[in-house]
Amino acid sequence: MQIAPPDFDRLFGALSDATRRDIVRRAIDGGEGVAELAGHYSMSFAAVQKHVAILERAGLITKERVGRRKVVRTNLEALRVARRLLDQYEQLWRDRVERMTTLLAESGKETDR
Amino acid sequence: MQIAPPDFDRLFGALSDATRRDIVRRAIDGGEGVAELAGHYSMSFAAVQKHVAILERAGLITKERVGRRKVVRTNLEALRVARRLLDQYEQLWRDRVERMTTLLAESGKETDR
DNA sequence: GCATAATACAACCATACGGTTGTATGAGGA
DNA sequence: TCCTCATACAACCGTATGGTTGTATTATGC
Repeated sequence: MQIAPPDFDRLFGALSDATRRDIVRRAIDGGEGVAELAGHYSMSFAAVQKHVAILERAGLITKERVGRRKVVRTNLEALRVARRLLDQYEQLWRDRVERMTTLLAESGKETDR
Repeated sequence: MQIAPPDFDRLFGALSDATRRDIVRRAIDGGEGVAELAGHYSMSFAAVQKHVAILERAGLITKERVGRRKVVRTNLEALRVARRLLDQYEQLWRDRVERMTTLLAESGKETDR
């Protein structure tokens, strides 16, 4: 079986809402069910449920049945996947700076002739 | 004057589209104007222009007039702002692991009594 | 100075998103 | 058992988003 490639649209899309980022932060410690999470926000339970579903589809959280609740827990690996993409961009930036530095050094040699 | 706090909604929202992420990647090297960028995609010039505008509002790119074109360049700092937030989440995760480890050690001591 | 290349903006359309209320499902506890 | 707490799902509404075409602005190159 193939592992699914990361869906960056869903990943960053899920992170583009303040409520969802707050849920991600809270769910790092885990232990709270959907209803408990909903208690922190001034919106309906169903709205929070939708946010949780979006985070789940993006792979950013998982739900685990505990008693009659479903405990929400952040998935560290998804956060890392997002971070790695940003790291790649920064690496491209460094590569570019290096190439420019090399070019400058080369042209320096030329002027030495 | 205060510097504006990062708008993570706009930041991650801008990154949630594949075309925009590709523009960010291409604009790291810079040198291309909006029209040149548009040439890479199978959508209208105006659509690409809108994507560029969204990236600009999010602070992810800047435009600089060069000749009769406006050259698009990625803003490294905005990428770092996004990455730092993800880093913070990972740090919270490590803090939690550490707290749990400490707790386990404490309870270990208790069982020693 | 003028034609035009490059960008910007406006209006419009279809669909997605964030929110609501209401109803259905489903597992636990008394 | 069966009541009920916790979650899930459906339908709906207003607005934002991603795309289109068309028109306006603007600075530069000739």
